[in-house]
Amino acid sequence: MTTIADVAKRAGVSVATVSRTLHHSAKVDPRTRERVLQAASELEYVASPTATSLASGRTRVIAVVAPMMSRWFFASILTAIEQSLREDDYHALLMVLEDQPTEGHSRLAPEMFAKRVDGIVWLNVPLSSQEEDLMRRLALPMVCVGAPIGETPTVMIDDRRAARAGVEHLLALGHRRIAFVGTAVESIAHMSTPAARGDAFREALIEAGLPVREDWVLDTDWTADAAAAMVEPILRGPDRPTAVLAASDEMAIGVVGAARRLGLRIPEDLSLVGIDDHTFAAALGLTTVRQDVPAQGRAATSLLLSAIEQGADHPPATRIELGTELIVRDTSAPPSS
Amino acid sequence: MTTIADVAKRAGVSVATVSRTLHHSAKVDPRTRERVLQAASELEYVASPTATSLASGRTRVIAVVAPMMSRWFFASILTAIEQSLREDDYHALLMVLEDQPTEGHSRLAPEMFAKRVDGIVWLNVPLSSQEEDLMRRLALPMVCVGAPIGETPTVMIDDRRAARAGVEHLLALGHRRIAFVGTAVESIAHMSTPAARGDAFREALIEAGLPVREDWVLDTDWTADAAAAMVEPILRGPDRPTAVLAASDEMAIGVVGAARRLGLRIPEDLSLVGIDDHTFAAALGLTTVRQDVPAQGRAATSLLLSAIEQGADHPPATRIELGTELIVRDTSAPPSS
DNA sequence: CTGAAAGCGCTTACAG
DNA sequence: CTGAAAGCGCTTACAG
Repeated sequence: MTTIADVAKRAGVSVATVSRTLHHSAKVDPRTRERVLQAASELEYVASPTATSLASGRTRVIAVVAPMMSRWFFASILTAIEQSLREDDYHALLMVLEDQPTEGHSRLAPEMFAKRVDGIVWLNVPLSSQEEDLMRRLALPMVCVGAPIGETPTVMIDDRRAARAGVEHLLALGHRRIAFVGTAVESIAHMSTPAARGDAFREALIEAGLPVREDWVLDTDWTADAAAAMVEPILRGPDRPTAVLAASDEMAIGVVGAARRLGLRIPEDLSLVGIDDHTFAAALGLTTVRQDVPAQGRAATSLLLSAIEQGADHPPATRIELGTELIVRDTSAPPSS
Repeated sequence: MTTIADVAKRAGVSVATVSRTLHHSAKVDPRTRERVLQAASELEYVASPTATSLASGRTRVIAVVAPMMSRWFFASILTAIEQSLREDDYHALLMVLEDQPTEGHSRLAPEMFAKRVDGIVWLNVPLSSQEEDLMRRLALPMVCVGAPIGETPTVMIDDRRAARAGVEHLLALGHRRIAFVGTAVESIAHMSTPAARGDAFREALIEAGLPVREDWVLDTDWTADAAAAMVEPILRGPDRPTAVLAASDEMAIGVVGAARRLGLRIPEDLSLVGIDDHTFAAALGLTTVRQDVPAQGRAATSLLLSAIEQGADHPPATRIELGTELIVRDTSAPPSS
């Protein structure tokens, strides 16, 4: 393994000079510089990140904490975050926390983060109160995506507006019997997104002078399977909604499946609107409320990196909200009279 | 930041003793041990991974290289890999290489891996020849998943058998006019999976005494959108296939979309079989050939970690092939006469 | 502009 | 069983 000393020897300079020319470009004689660069490239020298970290106190590694990867949102944003980190010469250390948070024991340990990463991107993973304590004691720069934790700076969409855009589209088409799939089941009740979207749904109905049938506001764990299972019963029989707003496109796909099994045609018998603009949305012709996930990823990393590089004194923006956009495709239409 | 010296002082021992009791448990007097543990816990001591790495020469970090996260297979396997690494006290450094490989310039740089990770899990990312060179010179323990690179140990399914299972199911149902979606478009031509599945498709038809219509073997980039776009033309008009085998469930979902637009009912007018058992497959009632992705992830990490821990002398298994299983749901049925 | 040296926080022979 | 010391490969004041 070639080290900085090898380069120094070959270039006939001290290791300090090698270090300087390879970094700060601080005042190095052009000819010395040339020799060092030459030697480094001949030896195919790569500095040890580990030694650099120990000496500098910076790891240039960011932890990205996600609750799962199997959901489109998380996979997409992880991609965006990893790429924008790498552009800035940082690396992404991934941690997937699939278990649910429970009071009384922590899925988190200080060793996962302490002295290992310079900062954390937190992707909508709900925390128990003791886990929140632990994270606070770590005192690492952190940014949340999707939902805030305490006072932590957060990048997110306006969940209420997104949901309202969906309902209002259905109302405008003339629907009066609308169901909502996607308030939270017990296990994910800590997450704010389901509640925000559900509340907005109810509000929009009330403002339109319509009753809110709570039996048409369906709790799920936000998977396609669960959405299908929950929605099927209320889609049976004549007293059924003419439209469904799903809080995510993945759940909307579950509704597509349920409708198919029941022989309901979309949009003739049932209108359907999702939220996300999932990769499959276009192929399936799904009307949806689009969110720009890569933009959220980029915003999160730039927020975090500037907090890291400027030190904790510059208080970073506390909240960045990105817009959403209704995309009308084939799954929404006026109710058949 | 509390260091090993702080712990040593508080416990009244040397740092060497602290190090020993915290690791090898090698011969430490029980009472000394107790004092050290006590001191460490009182101080909430966490060893610096960076210093440990520098001193030990091991980082306990594994690079996971993926071509994209937006595909179900990659998101699923990444989850499995990250979790099994963490169980063994390793960490996953993620790198997403979305660009296509091109001769003449490398997306890879030695700094991404050298002295930074102890090994690499390579997820079906095609390499240009110079990139392959670079990886070889790095001489890091490596394992491939999904498709092999040169002689690198690989965990994968038998792609030919998986595809055959799909075709043979359709043949058994009585189909004679079967199309295949999922040979490779130019940009992913380096990947072996599309070719293997396509070849197996052709073989199965030939063995059944059927002609292979090459205009029904469709190149795509393996997205739902592309599959939909490619399949639509051949689904139009009376001279159309009665069944489609898609090389992935994601492409099968694209076919569902295309069929919907054309007013074709599944399975009455068109049978459809995918490969994967994607999260959405059950909700959509998709008949598919299931692969166990978490098992592949676990196999890959255990292969890699044992190569790392036993040193390069023990040549690891060169290939692990996991089985697949046909799952019949609602999208496949005998052709309507 | 450059070098000698201390220091980052560990691990690991080497003595005892 | 335990300690003193060297060493891992860098960075960064401090002199010059």
